[in-house]
Amino acid sequence: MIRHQQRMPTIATVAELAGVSRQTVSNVVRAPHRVSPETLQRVQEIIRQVDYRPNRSAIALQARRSGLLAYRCHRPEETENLVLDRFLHDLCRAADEHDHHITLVSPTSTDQEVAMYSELYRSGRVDGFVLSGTHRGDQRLTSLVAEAIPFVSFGRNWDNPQASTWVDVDGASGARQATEHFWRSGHRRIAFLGWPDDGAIGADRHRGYIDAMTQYRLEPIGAFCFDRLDAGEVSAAELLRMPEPPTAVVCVSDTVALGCAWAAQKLGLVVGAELAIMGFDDSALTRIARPSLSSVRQPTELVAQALMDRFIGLQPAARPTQTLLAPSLVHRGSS
Amino acid sequence: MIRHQQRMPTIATVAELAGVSRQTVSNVVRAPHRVSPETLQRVQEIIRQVDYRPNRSAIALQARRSGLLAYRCHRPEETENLVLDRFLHDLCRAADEHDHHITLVSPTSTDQEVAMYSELYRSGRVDGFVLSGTHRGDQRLTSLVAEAIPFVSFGRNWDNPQASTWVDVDGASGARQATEHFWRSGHRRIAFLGWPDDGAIGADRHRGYIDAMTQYRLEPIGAFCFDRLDAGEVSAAELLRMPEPPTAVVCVSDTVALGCAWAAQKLGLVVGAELAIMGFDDSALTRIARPSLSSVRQPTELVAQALMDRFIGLQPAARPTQTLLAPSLVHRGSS
DNA sequence: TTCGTTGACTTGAACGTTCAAATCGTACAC
DNA sequence: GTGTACGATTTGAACGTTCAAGTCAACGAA
Repeated sequence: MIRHQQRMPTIATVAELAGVSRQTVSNVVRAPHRVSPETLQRVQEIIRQVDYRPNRSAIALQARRSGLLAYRCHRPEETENLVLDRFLHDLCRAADEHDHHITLVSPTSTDQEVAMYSELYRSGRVDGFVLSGTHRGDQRLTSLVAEAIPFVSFGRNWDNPQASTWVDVDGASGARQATEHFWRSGHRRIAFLGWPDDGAIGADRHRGYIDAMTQYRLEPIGAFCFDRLDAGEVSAAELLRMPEPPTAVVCVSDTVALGCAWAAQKLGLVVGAELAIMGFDDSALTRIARPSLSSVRQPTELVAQALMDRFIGLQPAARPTQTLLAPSLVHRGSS
Repeated sequence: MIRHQQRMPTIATVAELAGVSRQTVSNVVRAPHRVSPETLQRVQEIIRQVDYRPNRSAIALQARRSGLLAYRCHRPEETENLVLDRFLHDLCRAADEHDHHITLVSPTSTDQEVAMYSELYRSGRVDGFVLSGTHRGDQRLTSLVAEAIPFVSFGRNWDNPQASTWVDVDGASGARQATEHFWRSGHRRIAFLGWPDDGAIGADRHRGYIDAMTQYRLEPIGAFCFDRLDAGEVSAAELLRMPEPPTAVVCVSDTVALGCAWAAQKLGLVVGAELAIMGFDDSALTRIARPSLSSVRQPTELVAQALMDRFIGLQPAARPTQTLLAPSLVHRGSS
């Protein structure tokens, strides 16, 4: 337990070896223009020789900034984490580019969650938080705003959009694009397989579908179920057994889309040729289906980059910013 | 960018309010037994009032220990991460219990990886590393050992087991248990669907199967393919088209197991009743199959806890420790 | 000459903690 | 009464960095 890091060269080591002061070494690293060319070169050579790296804890202490953002580690059972896996990876990369790092936290309950965040922030362990999977009535958003703890979220602040800084993907646009694509491919009976109205993500995607159908003066056909394979299969079967069944289905998630594909196959329909299916999220599930599922892809990389930019730019006094990014279609066998 | 954490109460604030010295406040927090009961209570009351939290950066600086471990964030495309998702979550929890945190890194290449680790360690940003997915000829293990950078790995050090501290799951035991289970259920033609010999994980699991078959004086039946659904399906089809096809298949992964289930269904076999299948890893894939797949479950929670214990106990001079944990069978519809 | 300006560099203090040593009673044994 | 041992508390220094305010010499303008 009483294990100490091996003694590393410090700024003082370098200063002594180079025959200059600590501050000059600091300048060589952080503001080279302030140092004369000869000194610069000499000090840089020493730095290279002893392989000096500025100590992050010391910097953090002095700057009152740790360079760390916390992100909640999702339980693998949660279905939502299919997109979030990719997002987490992109977030790491984006953090890297700003010389920041992501640390994980895994609160056991929602009550505990905000308390844990407060503790992490107040102890200076992290500079703030990246939330994801926001929803209506999300306690985390209100609490963090109230405690003036810096954070950004992947997912809008549904209850009070202006109150916090977020980046989200325009689900309505995704569903609209999918519907338009089917329309242009000649489909005229296009259905939507969605979630029960949640006033949030599901409703948003549904709205995009409705908008497009209205524009094309087509009759909406819808079925709604929870985000599970079997539920998707059952609901899709209902749609497909209608007197005039749809020839294309826009799905609210890859999960229900895969369920839909199963239902079609059970009814003897050839997915892709006889029934077109569009999933949502472009998760790993798309490759499990056969044929592979077309899907609406969320630009998680852009989301992550935007979130990091926004976080770095956060000012206590400034007004929060909101950003909506457009998703894009990924075409595969099912459409 | 020039954003500073809000001014928090420090140990000096508390000391002044309580009319004691800094050190006494420190003792109240970290070694209450050294403080008289009256002082203890008085100081604790002040701490509560101003909601004081010791600053982690200052502690890290003074202790030369950050309380941070780095773990590599896997790309979601990598198939291995099916188990590792769960592992990461368990690792966070285990770290929490030791008052540590996990921070993520996402190196772009293997060369860069060790350089990045060295940088992170030398700058004091992290105390060490948790590796996973070790393999034969793993550069990371040799480099980190050579540079005396503290780390533990989920996955043995295949090239030089004694050289580093690791925790691994006994894959041979898992395959043996699966085979034994089938034998006791009355199966006598039991096949193994594995990976091409890698001299590591795949070979280990295969060995367990061979051991059990030898013990029961049964003839081994094997097919080998890469860890992809389609590859698994093709290889499984070969097995099932043999003159005397197996009635049970032990699979090296859930991925090939799912492929195997597809092959069986294509041949009109009822999975579970006519063909028993055992997957490996108990990943999310098991629930996508129908019937759901039985699988060998790796005790990732124990692995994570053991790794944290080992890491905390690491001593520069001490001999590395090795730990092998037994997996267990999770029975579902396919067996 | 004198004075201000500039560039290169140094110095002391601060960030918030803990360690190691010192202080000061107070109690106990002899 | 003296020595000593102990418990409670304080003090100064250190961890490794950066900030703010210096020093010092060289230069050019008046």
